[in-house]
Amino acid sequence: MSVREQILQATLELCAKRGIAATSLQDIADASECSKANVVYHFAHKEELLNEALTPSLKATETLVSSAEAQGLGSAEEKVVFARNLVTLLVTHRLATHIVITHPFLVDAIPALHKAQVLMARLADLVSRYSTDELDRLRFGVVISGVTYTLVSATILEIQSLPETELTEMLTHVVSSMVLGSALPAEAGR
Amino acid sequence: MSVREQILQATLELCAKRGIAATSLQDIADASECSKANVVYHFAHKEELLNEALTPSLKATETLVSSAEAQGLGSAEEKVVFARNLVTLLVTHRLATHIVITHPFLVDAIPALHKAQVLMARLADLVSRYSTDELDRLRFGVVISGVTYTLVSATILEIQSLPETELTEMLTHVVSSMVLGSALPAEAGR
DNA sequence: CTCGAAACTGACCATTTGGTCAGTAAGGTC
DNA sequence: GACCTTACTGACCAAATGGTCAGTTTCGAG
Repeated sequence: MSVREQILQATLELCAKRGIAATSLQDIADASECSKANVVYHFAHKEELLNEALTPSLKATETLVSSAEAQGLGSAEEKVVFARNLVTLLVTHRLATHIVITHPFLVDAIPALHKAQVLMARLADLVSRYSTDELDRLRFGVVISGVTYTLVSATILEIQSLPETELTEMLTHVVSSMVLGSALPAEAGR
Repeated sequence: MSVREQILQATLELCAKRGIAATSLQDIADASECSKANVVYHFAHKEELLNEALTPSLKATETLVSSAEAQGLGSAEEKVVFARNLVTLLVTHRLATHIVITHPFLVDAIPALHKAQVLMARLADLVSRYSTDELDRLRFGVVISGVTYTLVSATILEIQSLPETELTEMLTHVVSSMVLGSALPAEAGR
């Protein structure tokens, strides 16, 4: 892993664990086994560092949302596939997810966080398009943020007792049954 | 309102809006229209200030959880009442709630945040007691954190288009139907 | 080997911030 | 009026932090 990649990885890990404000460039430098000046050499500003670190996750999310917007969530099949993809995305990019949901107040300072917020809005819009019921939309918001938060708390705070694949499977089931109105076969949630 | 109370209120508002780390004692002093030294006079440390500011919300939560633990959630009636009380609590103390859920990394530094985390665990334990199904427990975690997050985002980010009482009513309905397995009468969600 | 660009570093700096301190204003009691 | 406690303030300080800079090392191309 290049130094650059080490810095980005350390940024994700440290900021997820301690919060952005509490993570200094020196901390990141130590974790990356290089000098603080070198961190600044690769990423001129802390804000830029955060942007770069979050970009891969944002791109992946953008892809998922765009694809779902284009294809639609008409059939039960599509809904289930979407739910699984979404949960898988959140699991895969849990560090970035954690950073995003715990830093709503930095959206103005860090463009990547603003982008993430816009993506969430598009996601909400997408799913709520399939229901005119205000209550359904609210339900969507609750479940998506809930899954995100649960997942992130479980993995970061290491409360998790389940293997990752199983957690993904169960959360997929929860999303499917609660939001999209189409339950998976029973054994899929086990 | 006494200066002391003004300081506590300003602390809640500013820390919810900008985050704890980004809220300086000077900011709080300005909002309270007194000197920074006076803030420190009333609350020796920033940590202590936050503890005091969060205490009322924690006490209210403690009361709700204890009472539910003692009384149980056996009947459908009890479940619905509990759901409504919980949502009302979150709405009433939304500033404190927002601070708590956006600062998981400060649990070690600020005792009040640690207490809040313990209370959440008791809450999860309480509800999951009424189900042996792992999926149900997960569902609870998702819905509670989801309601909390949704509520907080809506009020803080001012996305809310609904009056507060209506939002409370709808969220109560969501919690009841999703977690506790007992839906309210249909018109209660309107 | 030479040279130039990129990677990297230690020393340094300006700013911010939590917190201290010595002293002042206000009000209640004797 | 003398005295004490509580509320309050401006000036000050040490530590931490983001970022600059001048200079050194590394290394591949010619």
